[in-house]
Amino acid sequence: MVDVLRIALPVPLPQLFDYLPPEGCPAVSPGTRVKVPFGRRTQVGMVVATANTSTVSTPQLKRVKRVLDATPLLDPELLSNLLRSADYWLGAPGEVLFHALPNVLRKDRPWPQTSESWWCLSGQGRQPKAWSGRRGRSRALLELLSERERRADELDLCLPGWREAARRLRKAGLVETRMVDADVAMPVAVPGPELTAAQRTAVEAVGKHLGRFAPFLLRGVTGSGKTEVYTALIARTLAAGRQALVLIPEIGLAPQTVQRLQARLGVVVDVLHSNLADGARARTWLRARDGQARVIVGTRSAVFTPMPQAGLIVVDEEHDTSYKQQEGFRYHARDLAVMRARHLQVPVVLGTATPSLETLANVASGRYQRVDLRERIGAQRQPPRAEILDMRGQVLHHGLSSALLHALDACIGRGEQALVFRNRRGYAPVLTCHLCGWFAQCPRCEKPMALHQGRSRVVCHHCALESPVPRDCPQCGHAELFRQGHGTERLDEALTTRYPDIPVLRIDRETTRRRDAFEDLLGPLADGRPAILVGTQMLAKGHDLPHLTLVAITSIDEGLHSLDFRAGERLAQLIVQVAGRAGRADRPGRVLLQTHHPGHPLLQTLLHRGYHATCEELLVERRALTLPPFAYQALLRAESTRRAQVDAFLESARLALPDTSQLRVSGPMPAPMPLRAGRHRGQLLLEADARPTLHAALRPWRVALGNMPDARRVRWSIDVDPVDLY
DNA sequence: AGCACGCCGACT
DNA sequence: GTCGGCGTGCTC
Repeated sequence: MVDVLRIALPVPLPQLFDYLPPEGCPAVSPGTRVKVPFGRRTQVGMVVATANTSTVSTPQLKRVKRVLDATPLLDPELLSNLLRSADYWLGAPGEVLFHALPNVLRKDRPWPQTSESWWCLSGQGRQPKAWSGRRGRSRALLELLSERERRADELDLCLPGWREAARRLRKAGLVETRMVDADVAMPVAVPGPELTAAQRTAVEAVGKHLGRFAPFLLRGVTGSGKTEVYTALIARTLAAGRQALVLIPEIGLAPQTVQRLQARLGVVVDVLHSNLADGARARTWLRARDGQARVIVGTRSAVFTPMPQAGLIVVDEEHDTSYKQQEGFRYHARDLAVMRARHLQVPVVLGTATPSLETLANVASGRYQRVDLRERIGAQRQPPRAEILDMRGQVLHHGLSSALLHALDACIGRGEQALVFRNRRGYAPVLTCHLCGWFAQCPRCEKPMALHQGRSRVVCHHCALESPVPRDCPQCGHAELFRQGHGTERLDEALTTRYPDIPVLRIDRETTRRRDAFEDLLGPLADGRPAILVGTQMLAKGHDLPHLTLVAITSIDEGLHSLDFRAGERLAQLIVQVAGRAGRADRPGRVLLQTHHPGHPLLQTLLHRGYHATCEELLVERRALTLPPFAYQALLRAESTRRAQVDAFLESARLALPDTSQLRVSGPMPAPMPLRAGRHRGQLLLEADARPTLHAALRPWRVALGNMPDARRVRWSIDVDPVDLY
């Protein structure tokens, strides 16, 4: 006999709340949403468990008002893994559960329809004379629909602003909608290329584990055809009547991945990412929940997709740090994916050319199996040659050495395409006065503001504060300010001047702000005619740039001397990933690295012995210094407009820690950026040699922190397994 | 988080 | 004289 329901509510509190079951309905299954009185208001809650007794005295117990779902919204696997991850990353259970739900389902609203509306001509609309007088978008819409009926998202793409026209035409009775399950219009599968021997081996290795938990690292250099392996595995999964989930690092890569999978598999591939409209997101989530969606591709938060018939999980580019949520509930989607795969009893494939050290350590310990796709496909696809360009004592032109420029000249001269990588946006990172030393500084971060020439603004890259560019030095009145350093905008300008006859394309946050800008911008590259790409990080992610034969990284020195212990790993990944953009077609690629430290051991190892050897050295180093993955970390961060409040809180937090030698505590100390957007920031780092030790200390600590008076005066959060210390 | 209660400064 | 600032307590 059930006496109480244990319910999670969307509040940042670590506990659950006990309620009496609703009148005349004693059993409500876990995973069901309910409406409950909470304090002076009413809230939607999630039933997490049933219990015979409550620790709360009976008179205080309130009763559930209403049950919102006829069947549980969250199945037992998803529910328990969400609670497990709340425990692991120290999220409040209610916040974690509701974070996993699409927005629409967090509130007391009817479920959205899982079928989609298709627009088509009505009987009347098919009469030619009914079209008379219809012009502009209305006319265009009628024409589109006379070819065939179309889905709303399709119309969004081919006729922006169509909805107003559709409304008018529907009112006039010329068009109508009908609800259709999306599977109706199945694309036809197009057979892919024959798999290579290595690909077949990989598919076999993973494929024979379908139906049980088995984690894999699929190591494949760029161009080795990881996607073909995923596709073959997904095809097997579908054939077995199961669902597949594919996680990708960013939305920009979604269209490409979805297109390929859809064409090859002949099924509708559903997409989930944070830019989706609420309705569409909820619809896809529910379609996955009731098994209609068979293949789901999505970014980080797609790891919360229900998978009643799960068969396979793929995490593409597993090393990518965007899988770690950096605010609120700070989970790691890759780790959560592995957790889910274990309980769903399915294989999970972590694919990348540059595995994280964490994953490599899991391979070394035998927890993960490694499958290699060593070779590049195609007869002449040699790996790119990487060379160091020693910048010491060189005359630089806009930060580019003569050797680099000569290589560019030669590349363009041969009629080929080049990529110049520069990890700084804007025109110049610093705007300074050569006479008195004044420089444009962000008042809220106390860091230099970057000059953005095109926008005539100086911009803080830490908090986005902007101001106009002063004409003269505000301090001494000197009539000329010095633009120090080189950003992508300046390189763009310099290269455009040097190569006036070929397109120079800049790819960074500024130029790709618009949705789909990426594809448009890269358009001129498609025909393979000479062109130069200038850009930031964004270019390191798997976009297909088949005609590049030269990649130049203008400076890698920041990565060689950073205080962050992960900087070496990041730099190696960046170099390999950016280099991977080169030479994918029939010409060998060339990679140039400008540095003032050509003898640096990391570089030497990377260039002569490769990524794997570099990681082995980094792992030896990490082990010697007892750093992750050989130690387990948690970081308490705090920020406030008043520094004293941060210090007071972190000091109390330190005192609230158990006094055990198994826990290493550093701090309180200032954060690497001690001031950001006007807020003072500090942190406290905890380390232990074993995960259970760390978590045993963290759980009661988190509760204690929540009850500390000092905690109310700061914004604080605990980051378990932080990926960067900022 | 959200909401109430409660006690001290500048305004119709 | 009140409106409202944010400190503190509480939510089954």
